[in-house]
Amino acid sequence: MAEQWARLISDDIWRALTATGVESAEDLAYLFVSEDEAREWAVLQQCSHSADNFVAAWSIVRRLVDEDRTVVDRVLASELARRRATPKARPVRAVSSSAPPEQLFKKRRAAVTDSVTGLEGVRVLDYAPSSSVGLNLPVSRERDRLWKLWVRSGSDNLRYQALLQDGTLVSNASECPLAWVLSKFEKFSDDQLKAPLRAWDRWEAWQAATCPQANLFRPDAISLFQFIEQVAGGGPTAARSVWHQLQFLRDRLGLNLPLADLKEFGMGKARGQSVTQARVVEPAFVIGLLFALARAAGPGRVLLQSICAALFSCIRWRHLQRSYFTHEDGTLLHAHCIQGKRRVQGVRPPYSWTVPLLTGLCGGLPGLEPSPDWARGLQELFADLAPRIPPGTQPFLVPRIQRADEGLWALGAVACRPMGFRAFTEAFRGVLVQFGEGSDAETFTFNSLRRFMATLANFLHLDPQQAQAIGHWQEIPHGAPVGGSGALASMRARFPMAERYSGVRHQVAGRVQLACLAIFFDMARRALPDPLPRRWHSSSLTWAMLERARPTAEVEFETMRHSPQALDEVSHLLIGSLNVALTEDGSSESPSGRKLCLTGGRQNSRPDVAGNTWWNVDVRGFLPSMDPVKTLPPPWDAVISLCEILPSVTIQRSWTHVVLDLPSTMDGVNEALEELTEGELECLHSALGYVCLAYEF
DNA sequence: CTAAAGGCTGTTGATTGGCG
DNA sequence: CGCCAATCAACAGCCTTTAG
Repeated sequence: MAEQWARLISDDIWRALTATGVESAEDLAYLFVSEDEAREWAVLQQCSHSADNFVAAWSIVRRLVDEDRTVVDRVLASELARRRATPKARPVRAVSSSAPPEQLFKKRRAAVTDSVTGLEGVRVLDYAPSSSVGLNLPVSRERDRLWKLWVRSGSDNLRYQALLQDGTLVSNASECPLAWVLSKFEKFSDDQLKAPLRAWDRWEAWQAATCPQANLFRPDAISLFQFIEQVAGGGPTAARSVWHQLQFLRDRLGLNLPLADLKEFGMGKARGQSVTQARVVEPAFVIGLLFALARAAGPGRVLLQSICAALFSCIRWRHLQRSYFTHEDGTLLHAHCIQGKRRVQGVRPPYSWTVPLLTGLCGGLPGLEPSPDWARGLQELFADLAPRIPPGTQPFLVPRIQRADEGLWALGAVACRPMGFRAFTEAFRGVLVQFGEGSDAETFTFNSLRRFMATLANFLHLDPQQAQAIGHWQEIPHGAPVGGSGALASMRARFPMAERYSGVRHQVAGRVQLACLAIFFDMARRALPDPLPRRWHSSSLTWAMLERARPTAEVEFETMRHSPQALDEVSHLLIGSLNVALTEDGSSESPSGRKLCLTGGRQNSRPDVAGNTWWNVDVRGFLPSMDPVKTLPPPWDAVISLCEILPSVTIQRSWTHVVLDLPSTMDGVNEALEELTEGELECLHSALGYVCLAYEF
């Protein structure tokens, strides 16, 4: 088979292939993406007479290579090596030789300064994977234990009993084929099998310690209930957890546990102590972080940048550590997580997410640039890291930052490996201590960072859809009950169809993030204590202090004196953008001549004016081309003025003081109505309807 | 009829303790 | 520190019910 395909290729094509630089089967396999492309190429090489044979040969090669996954990695590795060998040349800045030497020197200085990213001090160590990730082998310790459990359960086993009833000829459980017993566990990984085995261990240990008289493999309902009850003391969901693990063993392995009896108990509402969430970071921490970031360099900067990424992205730690940055668009840093948490038809689809870059959002905050570019230099860092990562390894966003011996919080080199959760949390607490947190730092954890954006969303009373966008639609994050009303009650992420099928979800999320942060920094600016405290601390700017600066629906955003950037973001968030070419005179005669007109409206009510159509979609979208009438001639103007004070009249119940100077006779009414145009009649109609509704109320 | 909400289940993620 | 195991928290999927 291996040689067959080679004979199909003519000499002419071999020569053409060699000229193209093909050196291996892999090269050939990935030269084209389809047979059509291969044929096209062969014809282009003027070998059309042997093109069909070549196409057949290529598809064989492709199939062979596809079967062997490692080949893909090899090609990747060679590609990486090639890229490393020829680094991208920096564009040489043209310097006019006529410039005086002083200026030249300044220019060079400027160039050097420009290149300073803060990451020059970062020493990156090579990647040395300490352990390889084991594949899901059919033979493993867990499967072995399951088999032993099967044998021990013997004739008490439900699956075995079913087998006997079928009439299968086995005299005892251990005679059953191992493969048949374990077939029900094939689709589970070893890690997944650990949990039920642990639950079993727990049951066995409890049985031996508490009621040795009960049968281990055929317990009575009361013993099992007592066990589950004991487990329930552990925490709100502990009983549920263990119940499911045992149910798993009953279903798949056939252990005879009377679990149905305990279903309500296990599935009931959470019992045990109440759930405590990680404490969310205060706004002061965010300001302090950006402040520190502006001055940090070296490994410390990498750590602060990682914290920033976690803070502004609302991403799980695990997801952060299996993501990679894709690109940046000036306001957002885009990243891609290779495996999300949500499941669709049994698979966990990857998702894209974004982190705001804060361009222009921090204006007016003392000590901070208007655009604190927290991600500056990350590109260089990852350009350095990427070639050292062996092909086929999971990507990561937080590199391991080793600790140095100098001090408790001193940081050493940056290693080319993913940082561990524990280490990151401790480093994060170290940062908190340096920010003046003291022993309080222990109360913070990674989720303190993760909860920041969610708290902000809740604080701003975002509607549930937008709040979901904050978390990249992975779930609705818990909001801190800071805001009181408007709390996000449901934890379950809902997917209205528009979002479910939208391909640009992460961009929507990015816009929401930007808008929230824009408002956040604006609030922070106005809520900053004056004068600034000498020592910065969490309590220097708390969520409670932001409360004063909270934007409310009653106040126009303009009058809140938002920064132009914030206004821009808010307008995107709340209104959406409509790119209309604002040519007032050319609106009726657009240059393109392509004009959308709907023929809506009643024929008899349409104003019969030439060129004045009912709709003008180009300019006004789906609003009618004429504004509705808002004012009425006397005596009806009294109704309009009543409408204006209607809310307060209704609330104060002061209807008795309202005097409407309207015609008192029917003839007078008809006479006054005669003078109104149709638009004015509509206006009067709706105004009266409004008044009546208010009166009823 | 569809979309969404809610109940039930099964799985993944976070956190901590302990060991070398 | 680095890693693993244990344990609990909390999610998402699937199905049924309900609103409109």
